[in-house]
Amino acid sequence: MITKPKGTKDIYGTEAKRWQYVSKVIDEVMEKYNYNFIRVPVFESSELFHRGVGETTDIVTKETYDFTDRGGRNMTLRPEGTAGVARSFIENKMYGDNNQPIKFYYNCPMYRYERPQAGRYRELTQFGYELIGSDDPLADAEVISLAVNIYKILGLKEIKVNINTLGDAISRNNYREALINHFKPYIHKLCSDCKERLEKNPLRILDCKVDADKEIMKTAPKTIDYLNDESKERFEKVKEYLEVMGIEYVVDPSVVRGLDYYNHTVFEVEAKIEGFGAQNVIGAGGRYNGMIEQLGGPSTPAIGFAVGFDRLMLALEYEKVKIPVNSSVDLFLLYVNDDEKKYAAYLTNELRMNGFVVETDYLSRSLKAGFKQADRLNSKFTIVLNSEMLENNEVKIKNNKTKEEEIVSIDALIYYLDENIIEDEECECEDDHQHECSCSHDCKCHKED
RNA sequence: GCGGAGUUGGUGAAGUGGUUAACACACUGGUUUGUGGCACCAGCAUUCAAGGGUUCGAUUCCCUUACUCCGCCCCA
Repeated sequence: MITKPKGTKDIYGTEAKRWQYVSKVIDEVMEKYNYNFIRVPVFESSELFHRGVGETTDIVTKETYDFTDRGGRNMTLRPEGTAGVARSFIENKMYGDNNQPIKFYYNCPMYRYERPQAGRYRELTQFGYELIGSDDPLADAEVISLAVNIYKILGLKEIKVNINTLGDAISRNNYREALINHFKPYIHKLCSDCKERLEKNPLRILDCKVDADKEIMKTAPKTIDYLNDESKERFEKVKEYLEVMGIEYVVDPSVVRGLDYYNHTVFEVEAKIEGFGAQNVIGAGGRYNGMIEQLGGPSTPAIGFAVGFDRLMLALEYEKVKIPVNSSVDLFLLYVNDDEKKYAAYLTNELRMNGFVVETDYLSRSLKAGFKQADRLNSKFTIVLNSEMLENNEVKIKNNKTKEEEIVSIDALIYYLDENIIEDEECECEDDHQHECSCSHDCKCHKED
């Protein structure tokens, strides 16, 4: 048997419906915030990610899917979204557009060669957005608030937003130096991971779980002390705007983000759900003012955010957030003999072209099995075609909810369906339901009212 | 890249070094029911992730590989 590659996932059935729903909500919210959809290539020149994401990040050094194409070009499947968008911004000379800043969003698969675990795949989907061309703290606040609002709109409650600032490039560098100087004399006391981090990514030492309680950690220099006045002031402004918008956040100096390109504001969103896996950061972002210049474009400030879509879905599931998944057909057509089957083919096509969701039996099943199938599909109406009645231009149509049957003229069938199809009232209520349901169904939650 | 636990049919699963791999659900057909939803009858894994080894004999023991899950690193 051929199996799916390690770390990939088939999404179908109810799960696919949930994905489509969440994607749709995202599209709607992004439209309100005036972000435009952008689609960039799945593979790009390897150089883009090396220069854009950073030579020192693990994502680029050992987690990319690299290949040489038949023309001998070095290609990489994108491990994240920002670099591609930045490249597109430069290549299409969007800095010349008279409509600044440029706001984009994407919702696409990314590829990272990692060991899979809960909420982590080799093919992962990220939804993200970028605001390019503004260095105003208001832009930072918008990007953060948008993140919070999307989770809120989707119904996710147990999240925590951590924000921090790395300051400008100079502040960041000074801080990095200070950290190295602080930890270097004590290197022998650090765990083996931290020893490596000291060289590669000293900011990450602060995040270490093993060394967290050690004295050197507590005395480590703080970002805030290495910020120049401008950077400090900037961060204060961001916080002010967030407060005005009523966005809750926590300032957490250990939020440093691994990607090389970040500066100033960085933030992440954590799922705080009981029992959620180790991969609990469901979204992260920050400002990357230097990246576009580094990729050969004009110096352009930018900020963005990315959501791990798979993890987001996992969080929604853990929090038992209700997602409407309506999957019912309007009409199921059954038949017994070949003439009726032929007529079913005709009628199915005709009604579909008139906008109805129509199904019929493709397996020449018994009537009994046909009814069962109609039931399974949650069909609102069922018709058993009958040759004799067809000669009189009539069908008997059964309303599967009321169990009542009526004889209807075929010419009037469309009108009949239009009049009698009541839009989906399927109740999603479960036992733990708290009377928040707006459905008109007479289900448990209303009976108690 | 490192560590741990798994992998039996469409699904949930029981099980054993020895000729027909339990049970349930689902599914298919039939009887009956005014055309399904109930009941009853029948069918439904030559096969236990793949390959190799030990053995007279392995789904059961050993090894390898693949995949899944849970952690670490890293990260969304």
